Amino acid sequence: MEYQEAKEKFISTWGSLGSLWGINKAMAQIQALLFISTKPLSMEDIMEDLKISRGNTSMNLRQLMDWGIVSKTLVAGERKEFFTTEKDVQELARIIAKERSRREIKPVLKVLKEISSIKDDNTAKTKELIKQTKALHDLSENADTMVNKIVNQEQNWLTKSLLKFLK
Amino acid sequence: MEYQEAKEKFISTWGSLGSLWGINKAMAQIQALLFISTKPLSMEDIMEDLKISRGNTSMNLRQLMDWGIVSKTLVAGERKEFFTTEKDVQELARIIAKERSRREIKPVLKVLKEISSIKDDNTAKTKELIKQTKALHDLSENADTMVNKIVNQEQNWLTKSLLKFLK
DNA sequence: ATAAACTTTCAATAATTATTGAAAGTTCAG
DNA sequence: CTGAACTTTCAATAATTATTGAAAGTTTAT
Repeated sequence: MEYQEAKEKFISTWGSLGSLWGINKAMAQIQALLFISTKPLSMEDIMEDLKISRGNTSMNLRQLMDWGIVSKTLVAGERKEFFTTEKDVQELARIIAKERSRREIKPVLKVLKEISSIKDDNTAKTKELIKQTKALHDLSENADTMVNKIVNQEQNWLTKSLLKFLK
Repeated sequence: MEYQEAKEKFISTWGSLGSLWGINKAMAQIQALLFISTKPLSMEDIMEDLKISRGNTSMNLRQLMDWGIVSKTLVAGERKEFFTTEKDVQELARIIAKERSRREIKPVLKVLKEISSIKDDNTAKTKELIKQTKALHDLSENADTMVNKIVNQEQNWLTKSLLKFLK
């Protein structure tokens, strides 16, 4: 497999995986392209490489910046803007976990808590609703906490030994 | 908040959350409905409650069964089929983690491994591609392993103490 | 074997989501 | 201040994904 083929395969695989971490295809592909690039890329570069429109590129770059995954870089002597992505996978994981927690998990936890706090009228169905939403709330909260803590370990000695221990 | 309102809120919240764990809205809503039901439900029951068509109900129930989350139950003296979902959240988490790993993560790991194994031609860009895909592969593999191991702890003493430790 | 009761399939359609591209907006060098 | 270089916005359109409903299929009771 040659470089170009490998590169395309990576971008398309990562792109289709976007849904797994909650972003769209173009967004994931732009990130993938930046992730394996050896230098900052301009909007022009990205449009050409991925064959997507200017508007699409602009909107998705903005979203990636909102996530905190991509940033603008100044390139000496150039008028236009250049972009780079976070290159450290550990840091990338940290950002993604934190953002997904904030955007998706926390709001759901809030709703689950509300629901599991409705007045118990002692009917079987109300009892079941309370019991099950509570269980879901607690599980989700624990999962969220664990993921964030693990991903936040500065040194990943804990992660490493945990992994060894759990194997 | 009354039962009916709470129930609807739960179903719609869980439904819109479907994307988070990789299934569609109707599928997630059916699962949610079964999850808080005190008894097995028929296709008719589900269609009526969620106001979705017969075909949609049938297809999504089948998918839920493929995932191993929903099963058919026989109700004495009834001709039609009834359905129930796994009620234990721990077990639910186990099934979901395992299925997502199998369907989505494992295939991506395979591709990442292939790509990170291309011949190193000593150009900077090839070196970067190899380095970054390798880093991504290793991180993803570790995350996948950890999630599965944690979720599989029969007794969750480990999870509990881990949580306490990490807090 | 028949027919009623039920489920599945799938082509058509609807709903949702992503993408384009041109116009409007911004920035900056001269 | 002007205009070239660049970016953003957004209505129109395309692509994708979900849903319907009726016909075909299956099962079961008699």
